[in-house]
Amino acid sequence: MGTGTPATETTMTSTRPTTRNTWQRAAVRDLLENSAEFRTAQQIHDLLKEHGAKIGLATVYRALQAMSEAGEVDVLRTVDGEATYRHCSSGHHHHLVCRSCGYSVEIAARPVEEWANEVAAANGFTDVGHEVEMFGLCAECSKR
Amino acid sequence: MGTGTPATETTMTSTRPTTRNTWQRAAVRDLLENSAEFRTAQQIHDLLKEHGAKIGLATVYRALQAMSEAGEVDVLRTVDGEATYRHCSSGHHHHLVCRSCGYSVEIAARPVEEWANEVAAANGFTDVGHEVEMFGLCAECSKR
DNA sequence: AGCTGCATGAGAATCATTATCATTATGTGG
DNA sequence: CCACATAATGATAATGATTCTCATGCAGCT
Repeated sequence: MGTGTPATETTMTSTRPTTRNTWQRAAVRDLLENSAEFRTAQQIHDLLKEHGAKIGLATVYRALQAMSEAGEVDVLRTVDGEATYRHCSSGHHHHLVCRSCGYSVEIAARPVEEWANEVAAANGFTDVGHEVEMFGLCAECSKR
Repeated sequence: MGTGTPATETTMTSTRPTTRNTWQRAAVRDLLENSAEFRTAQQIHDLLKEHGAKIGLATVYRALQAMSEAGEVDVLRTVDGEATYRHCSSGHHHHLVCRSCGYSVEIAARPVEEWANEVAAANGFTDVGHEVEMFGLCAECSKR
């Protein structure tokens, strides 16, 4: 089909996001924005279906992938390598995650940023980035 | 020899390693001790076979699993979730890894440890641990 | 040397994630 | 408001890493 590419190829902004707003992506985004916990793609899929949404698993993966690339969500790996996602504020930050209930808090780490740069420089490394995640028991879970 | 433990009395709740010294595990250990880079289980398997060792992939996985549990190796996840292993000094530490050549350096992070504890306490978390990994370009790779 | 049971190896089985591809529907221009 | 180009969706197959199965082998101990 669509044989000849229409010469109507005007000077349209090529850098257009080319990303469409579907209710599926909105659903994933909404769900994440209402949770302070990291969830796996499959958990998100299940939750959405419980909510009555008829959405495909592959779509959830694609939405999450897009959102993470856009910096809208944070991705963390569980000990066994599963990816978990959480809505996040824009900008650089880290997390303090409860390993019991999954509750998490975003934390700024100004001191760490500086320390990281120093260490990197001291070792001759350049273009350095870092990952810092903390795991423990939140106040609630600590009581039990 | 006999630690005076009754031969027949298998009641000893001993936390004996019950781990046998096979040449396969030694091979994996040797290979890791001679590399300052993180490698995936399959890479290790390939390298061993190149060296003429006739070892099974499952065995490599088991050896790495045992070694990581014993704290003899560090485990890191690549961006796409693959586990990579590297020989490490005992004790708590972190890494500065070159994302180009894979070269890595162990780094102590006393300042970070303290900071981590403070943040954890400030948020009511207990039993806190943390992960800190830094990625960048080593001096060599920076030149290019 | 003889035993016992953990370790090994080859391949099947899992499981999360990605790719395929026909179909649907979004954003746009007419 | 309608038509169109095409990104997005969804059901499913495919991929790939890691784990499990189980018959056989070897390490450690007597």
